[in-house]
Amino acid sequence: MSQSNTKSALLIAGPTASGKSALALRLARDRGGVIINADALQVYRELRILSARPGEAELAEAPHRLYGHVSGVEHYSVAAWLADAVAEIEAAWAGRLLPIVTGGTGLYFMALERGLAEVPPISPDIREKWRRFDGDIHGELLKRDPAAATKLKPNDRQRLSRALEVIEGTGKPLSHWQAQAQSQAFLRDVKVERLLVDVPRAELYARADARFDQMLAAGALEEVKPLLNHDADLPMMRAIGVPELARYLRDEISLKEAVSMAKTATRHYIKRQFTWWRGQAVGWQKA
RNA sequence: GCCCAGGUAGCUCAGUUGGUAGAGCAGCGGACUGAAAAUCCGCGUGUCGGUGGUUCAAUUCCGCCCCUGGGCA
Repeated sequence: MSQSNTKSALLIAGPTASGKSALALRLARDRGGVIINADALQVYRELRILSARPGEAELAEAPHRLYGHVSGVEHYSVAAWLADAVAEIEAAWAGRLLPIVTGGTGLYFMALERGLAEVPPISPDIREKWRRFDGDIHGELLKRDPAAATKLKPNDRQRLSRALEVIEGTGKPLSHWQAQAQSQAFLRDVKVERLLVDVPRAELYARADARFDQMLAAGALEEVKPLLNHDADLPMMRAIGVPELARYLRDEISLKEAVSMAKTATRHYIKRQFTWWRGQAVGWQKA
């Protein structure tokens, strides 16, 4: 990867517990690469165990970037990740290293490859207003941005409030900003190799179950204890295992129930990842 | 051994004043552009424990049997 005038990148995606990290590590050693995280939860410092972040041994074997580099109490997002990832990829190139972007968050890969709408920053007041809006939010959007409203489901509050904050904060509908996303695609003129880690679903479920037990043994409860007083809406607080173990620690459910709920949540997540990648599979090579 | 309560979808249960049944969860499929491990949409045939009887018709009513709880001995 030291040909000076070909910028290239390796992307490794796949469901949780599929062994992406191990593959990335192997390829990083073989090809002189730097591993860049593309997982929405592994970025949070507080979640070393529950987000299955690489451990000391792995970190020592190859450079790793964007793992636990922000605090879960800060606001983080696709946009923030994209900026960080772009900086890391460029740094890798500058150092003649192959950037190996690895993770399970489909949206992050989408942003990297297809670009993200350049929506101007929206004031926190407006954001909060729509996030907390408890009336007919779909009706509100129908009045202000009918096109967006008809595309969205009436109960999809998250997307409805986003569409509302954009139209109110920028004066233009989301579709206006999205139309320009393509041209911003960072990897557009880069030679990209894409690997999709492919593990049968049943095996993945079994691995994920076993992994959660290991997380508990490794101190997952201790990891959640200091987080109990944080706002439950923070993305970090919604990481699989956190709400469930928090309920146990608050004495609302048994540990056994908490574990079972967390394992179920993991299966749901894996299922959604299958759906995502099934729809995105063109251009990705199974590994 | 006797009495009571149950046995209906993978699980927990509802229901049918007799016309072969439906919720939640699980599971499966799908969507996805600043919270994405998030958020949202769709999919319900199962000897209604077994077996006899009554009936045009039984998962439903009646008898017997089996199983599971609980109580009395």
